[in-house]
Amino acid sequence: MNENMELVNQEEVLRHTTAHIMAQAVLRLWPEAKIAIGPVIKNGFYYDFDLDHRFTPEDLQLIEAEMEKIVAEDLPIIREEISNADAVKMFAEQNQDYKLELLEGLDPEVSLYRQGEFVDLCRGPHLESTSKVKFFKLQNIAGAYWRGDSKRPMLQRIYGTAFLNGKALREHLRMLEEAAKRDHRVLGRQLDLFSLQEEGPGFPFFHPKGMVLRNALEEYWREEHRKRGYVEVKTPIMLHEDLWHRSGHWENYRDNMYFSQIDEQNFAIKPMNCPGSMLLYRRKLHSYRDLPIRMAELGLVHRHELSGTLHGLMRVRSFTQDDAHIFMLPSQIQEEMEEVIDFVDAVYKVFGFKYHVELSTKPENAIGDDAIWEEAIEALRIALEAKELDYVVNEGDGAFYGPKIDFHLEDSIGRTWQCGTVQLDFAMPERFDLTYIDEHDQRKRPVMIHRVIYGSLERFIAILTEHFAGAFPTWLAPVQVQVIPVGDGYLEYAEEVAKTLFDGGIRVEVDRRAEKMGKKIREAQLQQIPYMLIVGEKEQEAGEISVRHRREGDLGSQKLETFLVKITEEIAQRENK
RNA sequence: GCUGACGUGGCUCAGCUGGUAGAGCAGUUGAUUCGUAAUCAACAGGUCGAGGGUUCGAGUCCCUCCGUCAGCUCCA
Repeated sequence: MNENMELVNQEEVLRHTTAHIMAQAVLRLWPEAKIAIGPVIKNGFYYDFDLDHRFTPEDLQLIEAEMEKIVAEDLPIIREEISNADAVKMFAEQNQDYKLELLEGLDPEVSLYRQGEFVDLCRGPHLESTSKVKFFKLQNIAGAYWRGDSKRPMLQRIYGTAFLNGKALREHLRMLEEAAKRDHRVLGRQLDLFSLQEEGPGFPFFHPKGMVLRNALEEYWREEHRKRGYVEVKTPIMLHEDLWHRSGHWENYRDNMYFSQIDEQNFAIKPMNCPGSMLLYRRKLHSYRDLPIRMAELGLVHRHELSGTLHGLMRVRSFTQDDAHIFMLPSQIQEEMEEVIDFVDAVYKVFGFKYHVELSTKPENAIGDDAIWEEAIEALRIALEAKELDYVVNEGDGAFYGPKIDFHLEDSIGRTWQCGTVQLDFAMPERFDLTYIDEHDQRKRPVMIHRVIYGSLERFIAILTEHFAGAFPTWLAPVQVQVIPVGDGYLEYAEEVAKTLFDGGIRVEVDRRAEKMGKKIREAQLQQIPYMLIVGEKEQEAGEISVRHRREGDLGSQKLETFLVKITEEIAQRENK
């Protein structure tokens, strides 16, 4: 075990002990509280309570103060091993019903940890005394279902964190502030990219600047797909309900779908693009020579998500998937899978994302028989191993029609997001009776891959916004160059400069306001515009421009043509700076 | 959907125990013509999320609904 791992473990033990101290403090303040579970999570811990009193933010301070007292009391933390039956007796006396329920699932021998008057059922380990806990903070209160089951009672959960030293705690809190500053909902408003209106909860509006960004992403996407042998299609947003019965969506996905009636016929708004693509494939007979067919679609889908889960552009009710369906011969599975994996890798690199991979297997509501699922999962394994990718397995987490590989990318402040997914599907071709004619003139069943790389344009834009903290690379920036005349006298020259750049394909604007240069620079900086071109008397006479970069600052003056060549190259290469 | 909190001009926020809305920024107009992150002044802008109710009187109290936020569950 290396030093770093030990540190992580020490931190986990510390946090677990802090969770106990918090539960002890809550019980001192509200003796009637029932305690549920209090595990360590990433960056902290929580403890769940069942209590009629509703915790308020002020209560957190009360609890923290009580925790400080417990720390000052320097209570030794003692491990005890007793029989499950004795534990049941003890917790029954304390009316700790949740502990009793937990005991039902545990061994005949269980361990307890005791500190002063407080005792908790716990595997441990813990620190040796409450005084060892020095740097902690309670963070927020939220509801959480007992055992994560929405049919069980909702408890009150208090989240907190603890660190081995004060510096690490402060650093962590600073990191949270940094994440809040990058929040795409805040930046989306400040940079005028998109908005959500009361009239359309979960249905985002894209503003002109947001559309520039979105179109740049689509343009890049089309370019890459063309290179890799994809064709592009567009299938309707609304299709007859019968189609969704056939695809299995009605059975498995109905709760998330929107329905409508036209001419007394039932229609559904698509929650996924695949059935539309299936119809396109079926339009004509296919020879084995035609395969693989790589059919891509920027498909607008609508899903009825629970209102409480909506979150800016990250979680919406209508979004565009950068979808593709690859119809292929069974013998082409591995090669196609590997190509898709390479494709995802290439795209994420352009944005500077690291990522990791997860493999999800057969879920409860799966269609298709076990043998087919085994075969599909095995095919994904082989492809991952051929690419020498490490992966985690999520049992039972696949789509209802097939297993999947998910790509979780890591942003600039270490958070991970699931974006790309690749799903192998034997079921849908069966349901739609897809065929191709093989070399012996026999009808055969093709196999299909569903995949997305961005995931959805909306979520990807949200992630990019937070990843770059609004400072998009020049190729994505809504405004690439802001021309700033020092005074009105140089407006004409500024316009000339802008025209040259505009004609060169650059997204350029002139700040024509009668404001001081300092203010114009400040505002261009706040808008995260990559380049500011300052023009005044000197520049006009020399036929030059002064270049200021949003991060590098004043770069001095140069010929406009020189600048145009450089920025054009930066954009063409999609440089990430 | 569930638990809790919140909802005041475009944005950020004041408005004590109910007496009939206020600031800064943004905007508009005018003055200023200025060298690398905020010039000055004036003006304009709000049926206080929506609908009911209590009251002589509601932004302030009560109810219902909508939306937002922190989570839970779910997910591109």
